[in-house]
Amino acid sequence: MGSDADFAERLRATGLRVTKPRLAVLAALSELAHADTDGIIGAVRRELPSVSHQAVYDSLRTLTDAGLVRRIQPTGSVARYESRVGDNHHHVVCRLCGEIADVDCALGDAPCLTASDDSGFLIDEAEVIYWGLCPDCATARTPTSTDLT
Amino acid sequence: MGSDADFAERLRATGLRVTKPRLAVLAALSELAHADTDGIIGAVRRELPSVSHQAVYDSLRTLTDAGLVRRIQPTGSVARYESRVGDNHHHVVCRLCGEIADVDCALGDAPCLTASDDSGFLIDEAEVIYWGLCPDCATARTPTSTDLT
DNA sequence: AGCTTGTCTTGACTCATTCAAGATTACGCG
DNA sequence: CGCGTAATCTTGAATGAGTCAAGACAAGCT
Repeated sequence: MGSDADFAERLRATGLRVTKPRLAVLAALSELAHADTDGIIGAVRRELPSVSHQAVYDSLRTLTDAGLVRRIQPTGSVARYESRVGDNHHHVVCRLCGEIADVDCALGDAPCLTASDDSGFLIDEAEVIYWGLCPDCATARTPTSTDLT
Repeated sequence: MGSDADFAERLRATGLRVTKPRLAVLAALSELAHADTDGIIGAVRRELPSVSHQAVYDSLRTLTDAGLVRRIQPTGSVARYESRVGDNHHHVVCRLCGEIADVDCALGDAPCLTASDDSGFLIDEAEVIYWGLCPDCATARTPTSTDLT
């Protein structure tokens, strides 16, 4: 799911310098989906024990600006990052445990991009966050579907 | 657009105590759309100069939990609140100035609530944020539509 | 009016994220 | 292959939204 050479190539293609922190961040993101900065720092330090948190923050910012990673930040959560970009996909967030999963858009390529009334805005992206309960939390809450009051 | 008596009624109907900070917060929100906490504190203190910021935070949390106000938090922004609730509407956010406007959903009552693959989640809400440029920023950037390269 | 419980004040604190200054490193060039 | 320069990283401090906690206060029931 991505080698270092692969990541290096992606960086060069975007005109970015190839540095160890950036490679490690890309590697971390290819393993961890929707990781927060802290988790990314942890993963990165497994390879490069001495990276500064600042380098990770910088890398994430740079990679995000370059479009190589995507930042998402559901209400009430810290920033999270994912390396799946370019396709138009959305997220489901569990209200209880915060678990996040990917969701392909139901409407094809550019879903919902047509707001009924755009107030004069030039819209270029529609970001959708679905809220609900993940399978585990849903089960924990209503063990059987029979105890609904 | 809402008197104190009106707000008090809404609070009682939800089983909440009627307090000055809460009334002031509701009043502030009926004037300011999509205000952040700081703006709300400012507005509230115009009526009640001595409210603590904590009271405002508490009120906002309580009112949000009760469903009387809605919290939104676009990536990169602090928490913002609005009193328009119950209808299913979304937001456009300007990438440059952060301006937010309301958008009615294009798809009727429960838009996009059907994800193509819900990963087993029990989805109960779809939150949509449109990203783009507000009229002002769009104009500032491409004064005439003729200088497109 | 008095009681009880929820709410507010005050003030300290957390923690994600940013800022700043100087040391290092990537990489184009000779 | 080694240099120079600008970008990047390290270190360490600062910012700021939001939270926590203890005690004072007040809303609403009786």
